[in-house]
Amino acid sequence: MTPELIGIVAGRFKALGEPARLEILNALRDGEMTVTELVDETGLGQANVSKHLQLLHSLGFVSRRKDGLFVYYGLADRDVFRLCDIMCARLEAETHARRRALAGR
Amino acid sequence: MTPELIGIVAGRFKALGEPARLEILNALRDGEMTVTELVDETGLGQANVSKHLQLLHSLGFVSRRKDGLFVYYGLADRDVFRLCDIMCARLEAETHARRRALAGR
DNA sequence: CCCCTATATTCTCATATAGTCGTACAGGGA
DNA sequence: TCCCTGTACGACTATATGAGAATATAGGGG
Repeated sequence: MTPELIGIVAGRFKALGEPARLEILNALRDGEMTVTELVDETGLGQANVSKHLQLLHSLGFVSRRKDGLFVYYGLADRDVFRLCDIMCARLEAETHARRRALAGR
Repeated sequence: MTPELIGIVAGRFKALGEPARLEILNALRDGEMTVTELVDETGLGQANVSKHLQLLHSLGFVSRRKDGLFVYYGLADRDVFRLCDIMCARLEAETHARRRALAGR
């Protein structure tokens, strides 16, 4: 892995390393939503949601479809969930290890 | 996904969203290394490397083994590379899509 | 055409943190 | 014992960026 590639990949991880953005991606799990819908769903501010969506879109995490006044954002693919699944599996493994440590105390 | 879980997962992604830390993890690909070796390998400052290692260790990304004066850090598992592989696959897909777009211009 | 709504952008502020320096602590060796 | 080396820690600075307010832009309806 060259330093340049590492930087690019780090940028992708950093994008996911923000609860607000994961929240948005999670809200999109069941299908496309408009910005306003995402604002209502997540409780974040409109400008804030819009900015996060720009970033997610520029990195290819979400799709963007404009229809009249509304812009519909959706998940570009299911990779995000594959990534989250790996993280969650790690969390489970940690939790089990900790439980075992406590049990053997 | 509860907001709490989202926060925890985001913390994991954020840890990987830093080139210096990915650099360290990449250096550990071939086996354990001491802090000083990692300093030489990555060109980062000693205190800096040490701090990054603390974080990576606290999140379970690296193992820690003390032997006399030296502390050997190693990859806790291969998950990091599975995660990076997914990101790299995305990059490739992006690149191909862009190439097609340019070709059809 | 004017107005209303949905989205994007700009600006500012506050906060988080990467990096560095100096130092403290631990573990060997003379 | 006293040094020397490897590692960790605390304080500080500079920078990046998330959040919100105000504003700009775009698109549709009267």
